[in-house]
Amino acid sequence: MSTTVEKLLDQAESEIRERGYHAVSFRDLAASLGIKSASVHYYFRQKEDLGIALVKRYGEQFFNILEEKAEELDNPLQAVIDVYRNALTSSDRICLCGMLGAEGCGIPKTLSDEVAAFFQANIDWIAETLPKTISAAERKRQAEHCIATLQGAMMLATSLNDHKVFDRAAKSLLK
Amino acid sequence: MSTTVEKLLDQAESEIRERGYHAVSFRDLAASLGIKSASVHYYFRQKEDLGIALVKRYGEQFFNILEEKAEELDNPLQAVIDVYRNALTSSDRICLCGMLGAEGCGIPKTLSDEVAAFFQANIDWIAETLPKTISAAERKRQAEHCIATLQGAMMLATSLNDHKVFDRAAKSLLK
DNA sequence: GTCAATCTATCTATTGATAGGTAGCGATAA
DNA sequence: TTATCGCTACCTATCAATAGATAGATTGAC
Repeated sequence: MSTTVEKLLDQAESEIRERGYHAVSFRDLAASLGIKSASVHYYFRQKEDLGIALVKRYGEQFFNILEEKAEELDNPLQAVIDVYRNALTSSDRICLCGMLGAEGCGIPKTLSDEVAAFFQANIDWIAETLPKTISAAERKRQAEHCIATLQGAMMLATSLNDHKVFDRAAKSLLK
Repeated sequence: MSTTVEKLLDQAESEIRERGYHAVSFRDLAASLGIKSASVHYYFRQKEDLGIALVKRYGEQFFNILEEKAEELDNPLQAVIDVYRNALTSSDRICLCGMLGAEGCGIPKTLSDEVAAFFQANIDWIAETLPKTISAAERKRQAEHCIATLQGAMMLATSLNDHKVFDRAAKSLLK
């Protein structure tokens, strides 16, 4: 049985990934758990605090799963694609950071900084796994291309309501 | 001198591309033009109507500029990249449809349908310009990859606050 | 008795939306 | 010529709903 905080984070992540930061309210979240909005404020003083906790947890889970997958597959790039693909298909939602990244300066600065850190870590992780025969600048470029494509593909696939769009767009990355 | 409706559309596009649909209010827009929110409702009965007018205008302008650029450059793919690049760098904002596409089912259905139509037209345009020696399915796939990458690259570049991220990510598309 | 976890109740601000009024202009009929 | 009609482009005033947030009471386990 998960705790109230965990349920709160799960629900918030789900709703924000579905509709965006501003379309989700403490009352929504509370109602989904059968509690009152004041109780949400007990765990997260401000909405901003909830957002930051959310992105931090998301990043940790993401990299844990990624490391696991990379070891299992022995193909880092395929691992990244698989993790993104699973994030999309298991929930029919885009990446939490993809949503918050799009909302840009519509969300608190501390939150968008956290989102940017996620992307940077993601890029660095990929760049690090590419063959060292490639220059550092080129590895960085390829990593940026990879993340851009995967994030864009999630958005495109949900907008067009077809997961196959993601699969097809991601396929190019393996060439 | 532009009319009030045009100023309204310009302001709304700018603000929505910056912060998202839900973070923009009729009062914001009205205040920016020095009028009252009731006057915005005079031109657009509901917020949804404004959104739809916005996406339609955006799409028309986008394809007009794209056709022009394609003729000028004689390289359709480069033209697409240039138009996206200009959309990003001239305003430091992501694509209107990129933002609304991310917000997914947080926006009215009629609006997200319009956004999806923009993406589909975009994909079809690119697929049409690729060499006919490539199969239709493969052309479609490459077109989807292209849009996904460009949309993702805009988001990534604004999140990381560095336009060069867009340029580097987009560079792979020309190979 | 203490403390975590919840509640009730309430505040202020903002939202999308509506009803109804008004100023100014061009067309038109007396 | 002038009165007035109708229209556009705004306005004031207001609504109900919802937002984030806070103060302070209650409950129950240890």
